[in-house]
Amino acid sequence: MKQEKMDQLTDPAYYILLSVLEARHGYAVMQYIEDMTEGEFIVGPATLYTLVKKLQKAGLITLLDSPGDRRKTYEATQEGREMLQREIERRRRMAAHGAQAFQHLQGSEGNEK
Amino acid sequence: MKQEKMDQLTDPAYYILLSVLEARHGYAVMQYIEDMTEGEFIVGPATLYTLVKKLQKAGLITLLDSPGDRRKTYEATQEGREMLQREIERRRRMAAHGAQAFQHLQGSEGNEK
DNA sequence: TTATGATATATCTGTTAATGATATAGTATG
DNA sequence: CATACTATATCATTAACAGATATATCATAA
Repeated sequence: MKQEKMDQLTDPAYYILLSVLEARHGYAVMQYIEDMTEGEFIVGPATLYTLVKKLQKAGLITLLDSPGDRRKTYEATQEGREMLQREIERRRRMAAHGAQAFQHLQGSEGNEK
Repeated sequence: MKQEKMDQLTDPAYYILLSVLEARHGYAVMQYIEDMTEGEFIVGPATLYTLVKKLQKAGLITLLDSPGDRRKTYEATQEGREMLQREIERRRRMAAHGAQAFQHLQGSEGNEK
């Protein structure tokens, strides 16, 4: 029944998990992402609550108990933080692959003869 | 009828477009991606030929004519190269957002009082 | 010469992922 | 007491991905 294990993070999942490195509730996560990305990346409620549930099932975030508060506050687990470190590196590698391909291009263009 | 305009690139599309900065045919693209990413990222034929068609419709790649060759060779257009530059930057920003969030964490942990 | 494996392109289809729209209710303030 | 914002949640549609399969060519070694 449990849909355990996310082996890597999609962009929305990445930003949500990043947001709860410090404890935050769902609505605040949406605002935080919009702020941190200067409006470039927006996560709406459908995406947010769907993914929060999934991240929780995967053990990457945990629900903190906050009695007498209708808000649900989440925080990244140790496993979540490790996943994030890997995902940051993966995105760096992707960017590096791109830069590399362009470099290789400049190092060989118009070099006939 | 035309499904014009890709405003940003998914990871498979990004790697395919990168691969045809220098003219390459489809099968070679698959190999190139596996090589460049040291096996981390693999694009199979279903994904490849689907996306090649889409990238072409979006004007990001163009089919070169190579008479008497069953292979179809593609190359990124100017528009494609510009898209790639933006996509490299976007991935850098995503990685930077991640690093930033971790930094902010270290700059405030255990600082009650 | 033919069988084997690699090259090369292509589509069909099931599954997963993302998201707009909508719903509901609590809270603050003028 | 109405308006706007806060807050959580699901439904339903669309888009993306990718395994499986199909077909044909080419190189080469037995």
